[in-house]
Amino acid sequence: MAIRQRAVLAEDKQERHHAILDAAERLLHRSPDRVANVAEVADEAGLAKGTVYLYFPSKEELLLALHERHVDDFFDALVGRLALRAPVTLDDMMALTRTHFLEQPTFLPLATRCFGIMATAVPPASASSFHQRMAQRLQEAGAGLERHFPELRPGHGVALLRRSFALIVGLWQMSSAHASEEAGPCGLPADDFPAELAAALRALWEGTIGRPLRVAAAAPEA
Amino acid sequence: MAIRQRAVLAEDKQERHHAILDAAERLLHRSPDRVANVAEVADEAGLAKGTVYLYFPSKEELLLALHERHVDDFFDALVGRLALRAPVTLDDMMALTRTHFLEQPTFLPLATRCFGIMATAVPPASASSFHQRMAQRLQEAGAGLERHFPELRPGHGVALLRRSFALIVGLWQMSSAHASEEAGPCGLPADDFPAELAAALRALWEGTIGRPLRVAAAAPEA
Amino acid sequence: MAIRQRAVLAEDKQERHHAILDAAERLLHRSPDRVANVAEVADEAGLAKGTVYLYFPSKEELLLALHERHVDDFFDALVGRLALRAPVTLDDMMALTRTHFLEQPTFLPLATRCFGIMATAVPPASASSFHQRMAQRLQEAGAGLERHFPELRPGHGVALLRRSFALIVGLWQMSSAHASEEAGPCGLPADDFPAELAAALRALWEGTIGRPLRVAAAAPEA
Amino acid sequence: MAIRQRAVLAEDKQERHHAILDAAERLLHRSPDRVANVAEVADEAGLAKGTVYLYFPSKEELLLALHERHVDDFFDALVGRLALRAPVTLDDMMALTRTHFLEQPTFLPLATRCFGIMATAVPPASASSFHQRMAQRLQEAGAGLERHFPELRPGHGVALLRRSFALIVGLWQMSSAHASEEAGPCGLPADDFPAELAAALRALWEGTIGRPLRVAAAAPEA
DNA sequence: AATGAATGAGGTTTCATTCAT
DNA sequence: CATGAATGAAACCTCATTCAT
Repeated sequence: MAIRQRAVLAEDKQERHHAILDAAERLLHRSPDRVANVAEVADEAGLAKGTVYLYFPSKEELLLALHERHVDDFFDALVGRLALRAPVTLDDMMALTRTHFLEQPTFLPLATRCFGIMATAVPPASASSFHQRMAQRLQEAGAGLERHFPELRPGHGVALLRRSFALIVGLWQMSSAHASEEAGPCGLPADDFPAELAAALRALWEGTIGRPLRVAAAAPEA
Repeated sequence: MAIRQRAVLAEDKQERHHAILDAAERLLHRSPDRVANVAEVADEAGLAKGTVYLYFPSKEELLLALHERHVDDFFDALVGRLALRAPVTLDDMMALTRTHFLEQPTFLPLATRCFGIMATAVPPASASSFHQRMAQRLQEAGAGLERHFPELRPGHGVALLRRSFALIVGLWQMSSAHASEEAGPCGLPADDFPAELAAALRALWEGTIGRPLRVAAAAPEA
Repeated sequence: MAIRQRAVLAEDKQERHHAILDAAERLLHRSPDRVANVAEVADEAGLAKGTVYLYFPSKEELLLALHERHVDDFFDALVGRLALRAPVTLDDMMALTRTHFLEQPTFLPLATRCFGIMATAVPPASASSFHQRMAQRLQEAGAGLERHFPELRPGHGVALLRRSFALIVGLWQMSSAHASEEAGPCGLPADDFPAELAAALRALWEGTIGRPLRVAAAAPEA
Repeated sequence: MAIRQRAVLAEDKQERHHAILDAAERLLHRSPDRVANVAEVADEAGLAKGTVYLYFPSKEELLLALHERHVDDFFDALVGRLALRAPVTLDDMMALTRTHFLEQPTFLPLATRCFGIMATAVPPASASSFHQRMAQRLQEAGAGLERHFPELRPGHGVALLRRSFALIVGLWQMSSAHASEEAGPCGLPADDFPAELAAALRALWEGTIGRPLRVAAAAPEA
């Protein structure tokens, strides 16, 4: 009911691919704790339901692709930052975390959803190739991290990133589980999730690297 | 197709309550990445579908009750251990983790599922009371932890437990996401999840407590 | 959970019969467009669900019994009035109508419901005996009516009552169908149902009796 | 198990719309005191259950649409007759009544059912728009009636139609309530419902219009 | 390539009634 | 007589996916 233009060139196809993901993103953004159905995604993209299936083999793979785009964005930024000469601080990491996880209200809900998907709803081949790509990016970033933190022995950069991600996801889930309540008195201050996350990450990083890491405000050091 | 034995006394009812949860547990155990429907649970419990609704107001609340039982078991063990005079080591914690999280293959799948439930499918009142109970147990355990680790300032015991749980859940999700694959090449050695988990928890704890913690094997101490 | 006293004497049983009907009446009164389920009725009566079935063979027969009580009350009043020497006016009839149909918010909803029941949900024997009793009362009242209105030929008293009842029920259903709307613009002034009913009944009666009937206020006439 | 023919054009869709209503009509015809479930309707229409929901938002709205079709047919005939120059007699009205209410054994059961629906099971918006359409048709017919019966003051045409409909519905319900019995001894001769209806309507009309109306058989008269 | 009509499996919940206690 | 636990048939609606056009 909208585009009604055929994507003949490979380029056009890529573009339509993106358009569908964009639509899904917008819907997720609009209501993060609901998963839109295919009809809504198609509608939002200005396409027909069937068309979505020309570009994605299933709804789950669509979600996975969107998730991958999120992760890619994050890795792009992370690797970009690690490539700079300026020493990386924990605060740099926190800033990246904030930008890509907290301020993107779609990242964590989708990631959570995707964790549940992979095991069952996605054909092993797809899951595997997704993981391979992720592993590659993780390696790259992990290596970069090791360059900035000499205390990290080989392989520990990757591990640290992995654990950080796990911690972020886990804490988010615990806090989001009762975001609807006013007070969230169950020990997890839902309203102060960012602060809690920062503290938790700091502990993890200091415990991994083995020494205190400079605090943001105290940056000037001396 | 039934037990045909009536739960008349309150005691019997408790028992049947348990029996239904047991049935759900068995089904979850049998296929951890699938959520059984109420008919299956009833069948497994040797009851009629309607009977399940006599004991639980909805499917989601049933799942939540099962999750709470898991968590309660864990807290019982944790608090029990913390009540002993013998100093708690990280290895004690790891042992508990192993017993309750890793060797109970239903804990983490269900926990993951429950995080997604609370926000939408459970009436706020139920969610709230659940959280309150959890918070209480968490407080108790957190306080116990602080007695064993004097470095932990007030409130940090709770925080450490929370972060540990988040880390466990997060790592599990990342590793389970490709448990079906043979190799799990995405950077998270699925097959060696326990070791990875131990290392991650150690880092988190050392970073939080601020000093190295004795290793299991190195027990001789001096 | 309440009465817990056995009805041994026939008298007691009658009483309990009444108690159940009273409970149903109260519930219907409380929410006239809902039909309570048996559990609610039992609860309201302070009895157990099973006990209700000792007194009524089915839910539908319970409703029918309640309806019959309503109708009986009406006939009692009607026959009582017709037995007086003072000439019956249309206004007398309207007063009875008001008292028993309009001011008893349970009469018409239940009557409507019962019309739908008889054909299917009630065993023919029950339906038949109910109808016989109703017919008898109707005859009695019809005869009384004929005494007051000599224009009514034999049998026309009954017919007039029947038609009146039909008109009342029909109009009520049409007006109640959109009682929820503010304005009810569909030609049936929902808010002025009593006035509409009075006018309709007057027309029916005058058409049946064949002459204008005195109006309330203008009663003295001369 | 399907028609497997797609309704692509708007015209086709209208047709399928009709086909579903037809199927519901047939089922209602077959057993007028039962309300078919959606699966049956779909089956009867040669469609899948889901397809029905493509054309009607809910079961209740489907029933309402069917009812509206009945009413529309009646109004079409009525307005058509009123538009003719030839004076309308009560017998004309009775003929219409017979054709549309009595000989259509689905009209009255469905109407009865719909009265109960509107208040609760249909979204207010739908109910409201339905009523508006009905009101419009009623106005039109009422005005036509007033042209034929000069005794009817403005607004009384609508009122007469409304009361007639109420009387028809009410009498039908009272007589149908024991249609299953052989004799129907409760004062309402079920077997002679048409005659009773005719007499009742005559009374209502004469009482409303204020003068005797010619009788069918006596037509020659002069 | 694009469409969107059609499918139909799948799941939750209600509640009248029975019957063991 | 009284209880209320257990039953299980109904019924609704959603939505991922297919495929005729």
